[in-house]
Amino acid sequence: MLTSQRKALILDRLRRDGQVIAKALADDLSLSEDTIRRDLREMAAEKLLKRVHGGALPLSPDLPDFSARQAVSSEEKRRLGAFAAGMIKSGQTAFLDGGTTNAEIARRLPKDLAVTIVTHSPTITGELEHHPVAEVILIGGKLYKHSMVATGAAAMAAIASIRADIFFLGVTAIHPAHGFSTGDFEEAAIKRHIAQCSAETYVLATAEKLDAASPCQILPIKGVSGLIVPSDIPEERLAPYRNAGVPIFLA
Amino acid sequence: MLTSQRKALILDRLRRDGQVIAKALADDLSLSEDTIRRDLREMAAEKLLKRVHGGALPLSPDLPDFSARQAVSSEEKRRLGAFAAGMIKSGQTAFLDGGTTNAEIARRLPKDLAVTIVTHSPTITGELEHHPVAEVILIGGKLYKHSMVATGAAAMAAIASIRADIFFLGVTAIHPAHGFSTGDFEEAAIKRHIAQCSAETYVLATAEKLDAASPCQILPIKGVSGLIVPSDIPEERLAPYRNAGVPIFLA
DNA sequence: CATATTCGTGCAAATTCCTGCAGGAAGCAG
DNA sequence: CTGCTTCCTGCAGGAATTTGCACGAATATG
Repeated sequence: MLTSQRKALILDRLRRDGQVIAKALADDLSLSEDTIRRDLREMAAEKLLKRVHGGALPLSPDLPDFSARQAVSSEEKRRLGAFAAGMIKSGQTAFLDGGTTNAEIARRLPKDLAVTIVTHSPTITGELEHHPVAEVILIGGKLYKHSMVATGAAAMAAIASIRADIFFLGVTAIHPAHGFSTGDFEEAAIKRHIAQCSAETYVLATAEKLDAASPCQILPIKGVSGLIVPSDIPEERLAPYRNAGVPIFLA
Repeated sequence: MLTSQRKALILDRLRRDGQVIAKALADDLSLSEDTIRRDLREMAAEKLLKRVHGGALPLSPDLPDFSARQAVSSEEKRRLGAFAAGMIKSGQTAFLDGGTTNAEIARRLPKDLAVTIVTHSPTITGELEHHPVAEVILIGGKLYKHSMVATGAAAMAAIASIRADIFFLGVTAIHPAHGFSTGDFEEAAIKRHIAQCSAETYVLATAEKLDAASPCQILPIKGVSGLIVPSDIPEERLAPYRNAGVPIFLA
């Protein structure tokens, strides 16, 4: 990765998140923290950002409350996203479902990872616009505006021509008995189809989705390869899922 | 391989990938890095690209800064967008090409207009996310990151199944003799294909696009149904286009 | 105050860049 | 055909840049 690209990326992330953390940046870019710190120092000298202990902040904090809220509110999802991104190996093909949690995977995708990302969500493609090496395949179809994903026969056909190594499924509810579910029948069918076309399927779930059910089941609990949850969920809430036979990963 | 071919290829790859790495280029073309570097040096002198340590970048990398892009679009593009949006009748199917000007059409689309919007640009779909009644069809395919549109065989096939009443074509340059052109061969082919699948094709053009030419022609001047330009362009600049036989609309 | 990060600097290794030069191919005049 | 010029290409080697590591200083946290 080129130095100037790296600096542009830092600025980009600064605008988006309202902050950058040196260590996280080094992890994502697979570089030493020293290099990142050097960049931050130089950019601070160019008046492009403000250097602070641990990272950097935008020079003119536009809407400081907004960026602060952004920074704290999605901490849980960010951890899930980073964990999931780490599961994707170089050269693989990953299918990303729509939703804010999966958008976080796209954001946390290491910038030097040469992978193929398939998605039926235009929102996800936006997150990958500035990824230096990832190839992005967009599945087309009739757009469901509510969740901003392509659906319908055209989408089903396009998905059938894809064979993904790993699929990150987005759901609205998870229940030990009722499995993974969502609110729309058509969407559930699409998601099920994607899972069938993928070697492995994983679900990212924040705490509030557990022990809930939505009208349309996508898959039973045992129908996925694993469930990824925040590490601070108490073990007793996870027990029913472990008993149902799904591997659980703590992020 | 001829030097000029090589340089054209470098520009092409720059447009496609948003970056060029000297070493990788030398490997791919089986040439010494010195030769590549010499090319890059010369092209930088010709203001065709920006030289950076390790390779080169496009001269004006797409400004991810939303406010900056918004500022560029400004008054002129808004007028064009509103005029074009007014040409779409209730019940019709309109195909919107990518680009900031066409995004303006999507933004200006009357909220009570029940139409079907087809596009291969995920950016455009984002503009339509909150439209109450418009049905949105997304064309999928391999994503070209620099212009954020779906391309390739899958996109071509999906387009072939669509029959649009009106197509708003985005171009980078317009010339009386060389017609409508853009910088990428693949993109030009896609745009031409969409035009063939549409009953009418219109081009929105701000002043700076007139009397310029890019490498790849999409259509000749007479190949479109009309050209929509800002009303403050002097008549003498429009005369060559009128003579070429294309109807002109002032917005 | 103690501990753990984070920071800055010096330094060495690796990579990339530039300059000058030589060999070879293409074009051209004699 | 020969000799000349011109252009392109690769190579050598020295300069410049970048990167990671080590170690002591500075800063945050409890």
